[in-house]
Amino acid sequence: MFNFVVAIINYLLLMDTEQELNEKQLQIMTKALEVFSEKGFDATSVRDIAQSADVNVAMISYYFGSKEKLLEAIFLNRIGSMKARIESIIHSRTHDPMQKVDLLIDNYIDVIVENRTFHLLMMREQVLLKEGKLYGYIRDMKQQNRTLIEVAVKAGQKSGIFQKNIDVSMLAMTFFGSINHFFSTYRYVCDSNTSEQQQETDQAEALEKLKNHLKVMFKAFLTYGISNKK
Amino acid sequence: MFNFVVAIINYLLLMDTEQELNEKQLQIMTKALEVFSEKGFDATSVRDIAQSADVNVAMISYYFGSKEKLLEAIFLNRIGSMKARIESIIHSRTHDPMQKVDLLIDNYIDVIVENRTFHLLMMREQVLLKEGKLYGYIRDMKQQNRTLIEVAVKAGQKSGIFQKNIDVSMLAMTFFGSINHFFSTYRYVCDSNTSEQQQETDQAEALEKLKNHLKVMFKAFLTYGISNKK
DNA sequence: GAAAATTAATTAAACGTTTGTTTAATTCAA
DNA sequence: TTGAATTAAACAAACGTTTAATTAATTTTC
Repeated sequence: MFNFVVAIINYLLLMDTEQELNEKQLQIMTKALEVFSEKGFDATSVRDIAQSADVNVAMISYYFGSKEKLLEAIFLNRIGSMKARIESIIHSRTHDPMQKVDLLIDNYIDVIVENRTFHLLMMREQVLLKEGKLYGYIRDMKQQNRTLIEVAVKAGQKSGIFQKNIDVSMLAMTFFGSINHFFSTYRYVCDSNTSEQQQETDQAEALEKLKNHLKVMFKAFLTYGISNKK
Repeated sequence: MFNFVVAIINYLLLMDTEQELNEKQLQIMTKALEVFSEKGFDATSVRDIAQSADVNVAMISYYFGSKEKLLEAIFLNRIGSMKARIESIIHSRTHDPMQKVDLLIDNYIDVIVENRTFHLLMMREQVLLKEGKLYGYIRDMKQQNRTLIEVAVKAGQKSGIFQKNIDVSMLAMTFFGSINHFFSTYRYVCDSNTSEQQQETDQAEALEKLKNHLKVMFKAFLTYGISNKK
């Protein structure tokens, strides 16, 4: 009887924490993420996933319970690693506030590039979510993102080179809005007739342009009126 | 025989131009747009639409041919009126470039507010589209949006109060990215516990903050380095 | 360490719903 | 009386999930 209770408690504790995932599970999650981000969650059937991951349809219910819970597992897995990466950006010690802005922009964009398919899926699904686990995950991440901007702004204000009157939430809106917009509409601006190789270099170039633009723009805004007062 | 050919030509011409829509068709389109933007296109069934619009399911196929073509009809209808509104912003004669920036920001955001549900739907679906009519519609609109930014920037550069080194496509990325991000994630930041009335005033306040922030930020960026050179 | 027993992984088939669309009959308006 | 509008019912296909049987892997027993 005692063992039974312990088993239940362990199960409940395990539910929302990192689960040990075997190779097959990871294979399904990886391929499912690919298809989800390409076709959208609702337009993707479990048979699409099964075919893409080269497993039997029943394996999805067997391992994850349902298509919905598979999505949750993917989110838990990916959002976890993304949050850890962003956490390290927040705590990176840089004494020069200007340098901190550069570092923040470069590193955040790199994180998105590394998690591109997941980022696309998240961008798409967040618009629909009203409640549930996924809503909570995304809300948490947005809060973390806000902190990312906040620490950089406060550091610059403390050393007197950034102006005092900064609306952090609006600055975050501009920062994440610009980046999300870039990644979700890039294919509308690029030339799809060129070779795959050319497209890659074009995109690397565009990424550099984006990074540089954000740096210049934010520095202009953050220091607006400061140099004139001297 | 001749009449037959004329009929076909008329039909083909009518396909991509403004169609005369009766009341029932408009009713279906309006309600369908509501449900699409709330649940997403793929997650919405034709029976959902029929129930919401208070018509028989068969009416959707009868009037529009298919669920897909209903979406196309909605896009053709809404994107048309939105493009016309944006066109008028582009051609609005304002001699002061600074004033032009203010006008552009205020008016564009107002257009989105007026077409909020459609804007949400478009934001969501654009991520998935690779080809087809809708892809073309959105691509056209994005081109128009770019022009919106371009004319304002060039006007300011001509009168010498904006700096010469401006990347229009990146500025557009920041502008539309910020606004889209605001409208697609606003509910993540607002307090859902307050009354509906309170939420409306909160949102009006947030909209003013957004407008003001964009004005200040863009002016800082556009005039960056100009005042120092004097 | 081989055989037996137990658990886990995998499968094809079937389940009951729901999907978008069509049909054929009926009502309505001109 | 003709053509358009509207309906309930039916359609096949696709959906997510479950079942029951089989294979593979692991653990227990001797």
